[in-house]
Amino acid sequence: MPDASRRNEQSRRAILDAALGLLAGTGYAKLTIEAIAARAGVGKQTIYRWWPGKGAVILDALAENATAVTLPDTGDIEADLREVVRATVAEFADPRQSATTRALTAETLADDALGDQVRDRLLRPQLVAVRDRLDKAQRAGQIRDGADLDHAVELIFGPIFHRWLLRTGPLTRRYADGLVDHVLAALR
Amino acid sequence: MPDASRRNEQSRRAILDAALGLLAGTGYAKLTIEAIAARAGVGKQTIYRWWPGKGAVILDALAENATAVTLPDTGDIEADLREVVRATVAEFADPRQSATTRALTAETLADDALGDQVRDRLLRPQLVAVRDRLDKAQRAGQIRDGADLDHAVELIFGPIFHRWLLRTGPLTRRYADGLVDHVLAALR
Amino acid sequence: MPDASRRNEQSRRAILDAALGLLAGTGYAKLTIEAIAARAGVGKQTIYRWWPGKGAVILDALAENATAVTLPDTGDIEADLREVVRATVAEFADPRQSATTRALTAETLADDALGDQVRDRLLRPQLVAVRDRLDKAQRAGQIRDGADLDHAVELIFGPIFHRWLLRTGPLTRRYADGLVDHVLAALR
Amino acid sequence: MPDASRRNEQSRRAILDAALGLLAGTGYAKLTIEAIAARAGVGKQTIYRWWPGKGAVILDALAENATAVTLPDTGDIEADLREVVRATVAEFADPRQSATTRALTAETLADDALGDQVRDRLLRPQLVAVRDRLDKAQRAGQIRDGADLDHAVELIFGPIFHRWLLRTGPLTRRYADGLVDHVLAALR
DNA sequence: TTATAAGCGAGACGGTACGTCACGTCTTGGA
DNA sequence: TCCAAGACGTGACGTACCGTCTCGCTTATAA
Repeated sequence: MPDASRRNEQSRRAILDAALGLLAGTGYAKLTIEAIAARAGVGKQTIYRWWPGKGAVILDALAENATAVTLPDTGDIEADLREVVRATVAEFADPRQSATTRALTAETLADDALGDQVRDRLLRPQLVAVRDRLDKAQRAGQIRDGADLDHAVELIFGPIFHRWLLRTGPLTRRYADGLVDHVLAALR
Repeated sequence: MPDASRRNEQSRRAILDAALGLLAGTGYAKLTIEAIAARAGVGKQTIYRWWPGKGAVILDALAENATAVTLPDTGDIEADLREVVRATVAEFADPRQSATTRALTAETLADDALGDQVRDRLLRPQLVAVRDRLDKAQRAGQIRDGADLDHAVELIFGPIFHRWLLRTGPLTRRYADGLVDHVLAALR
Repeated sequence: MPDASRRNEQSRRAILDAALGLLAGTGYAKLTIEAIAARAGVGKQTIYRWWPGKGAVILDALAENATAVTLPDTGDIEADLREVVRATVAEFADPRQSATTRALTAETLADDALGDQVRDRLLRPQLVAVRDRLDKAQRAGQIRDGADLDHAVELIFGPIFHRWLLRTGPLTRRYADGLVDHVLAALR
Repeated sequence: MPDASRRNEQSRRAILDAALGLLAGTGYAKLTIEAIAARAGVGKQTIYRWWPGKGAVILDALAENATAVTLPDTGDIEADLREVVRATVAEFADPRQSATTRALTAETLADDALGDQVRDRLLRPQLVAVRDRLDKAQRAGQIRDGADLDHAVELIFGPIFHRWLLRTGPLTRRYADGLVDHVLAALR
């Protein structure tokens, strides 16, 4: 309904920055629409005009700052995979980053539309990048022909996600390496 | 502080039932302490006296109804695993059950103590049961000696959890079977 | 500040009509500047450019439609007074007209400038007309010389206004006649 | 709906005091429910629980402090009437008191239930007191038998109210005396 | 066998945030 | 330059729940 062409870019940035600031600073608990509006020096209505809720604001804030995904490609799928899995595990292990991601994940569980957005805008690009790398490896004969690569990607990230979200075990480099071993055992 | 021996069992049941009823009926949105108290015909204080928050109430309600875990054991690890994975996938695919579990999972993301409880009381028994079955298979030589069985369990449930929670794909019997194939490829 | 010579007459009419329409239709509650602008198909600024507030708009709208005051003059002050008092009482008794007048009166209580306008443009002409008729009667010897005619006019309209605004009693023809009797008793 | 027996008297007083304080201090403009709640150190809901709106709060605050009405009774109706009319006119002429009364009156114009309350609890006692005094005078032969005393009371207060509310003239002692003269001329 | 203390239902309380409404100002693009 | 359209900062609205509290009323030990 609102006319996006007349949108105030300054306010948009201020809101996104305020959201990130509160997220990093005082944590997810302080993340109310009112607090964002106050910190951004903006009317609440200006937030409600453009976003359906706080989850959507955070998503936009994170998506705005999300860097393009680049995967290593040395030709050696094991080495490349090991690097990306180690990095992913380290990222989830970082308390700062983890807190934000947990909060956003919680939000997606209560709001399907938001969940779709998070999946498609934040998550999917990562998964696709890995899938493409695996595809190349498969064509190079490093992965057996029968392997379903979509399953393979989930075989990698699923356990990490599971362990991180449910805290069933430590997220260490050793864990990352063990995971890679199992996954490659399944794919070769 | 409160004297558990004088606790009113009728109220306890009414609260748990009300929580389950609201969860199933009107959904997680209606799940406020006030709503539970009203539906149970109970004072709010009676809830706060015995539980720290609504997450704990739901947990108790679910734990009360949780059935003991029993795994098939035909001696054929592939067949047994296929059955348990199929059942798990089907359970997550069921919208009714899924909604409740999603809501509870969301709650655990905001409350670490609750998360620990959920993991230890609801989740761990399931994982341990599978781990024990895998252990037996390993001792029977159906699984290679080097395989880390804790990793193996996560290799099974991680992808399902990932796909279910992030809705990255359908939860079908075909998916379950493909997953088992990959996992067994990693373990044999 | 604005250049009145370039004013759009169509918009002016549309605004005034919209104000009257909303007043009559959905009542005073719906009488916001935004609603008037929307109904008139006019930008809010066009209203703020030419009027200081909604009270002024209503005033203009009513003043536009106000009919010239004409008093009967049969030579018999009692008969003439009875007619005008009956008419006034009937007017105040009419729910439709009453609602609008009440709303406008409420507005004047919060805005002195508007109150002055209402008094001078809507009310005064009526009072002066009666005063003039009384003056003629006084010169004709139908009213005693000592009587202060300004007081006399208020002696007539004050009680009606009081009864109407505070709803202390019914506004009937019988009441009108009783009032005339008392007033004439004071003036003869 | 709320159970009045459990009402917190301290909060009730604090709210009423806050309302009066804001009314006297910063004026009617600052008289929002939020401001009252803040000044009283009370939750907004506690106001909404017991009053339908700010008009009702003010009414209660004023009614609480309203002193019992006592009229002079020297036996001389003219002297007594002159005193009460002078006092009434002086009261209306006082800017402080006038502002509050105007604001409350405005409120009653938009809320019939409130209007009824104001009339019955604040206004009526005053009018009845005067009416009773007139009644005594009528029985003493100081007022003619035919005079309708309800009309007579309105004949006194109507013009004052009219002049005060519409600001058609000054509210002076001279005006009060002139009014008394006219009214007595009508009643004798 | 009573008193006395706990749990209990009910719900008032001080708060916080919600999402909405209208205010009056400001900006944009078309006539 | 005026206009329609409507985004903006502001601030109050009335509502929903939070978690704490106080009130009488059972109900079940313990003097």
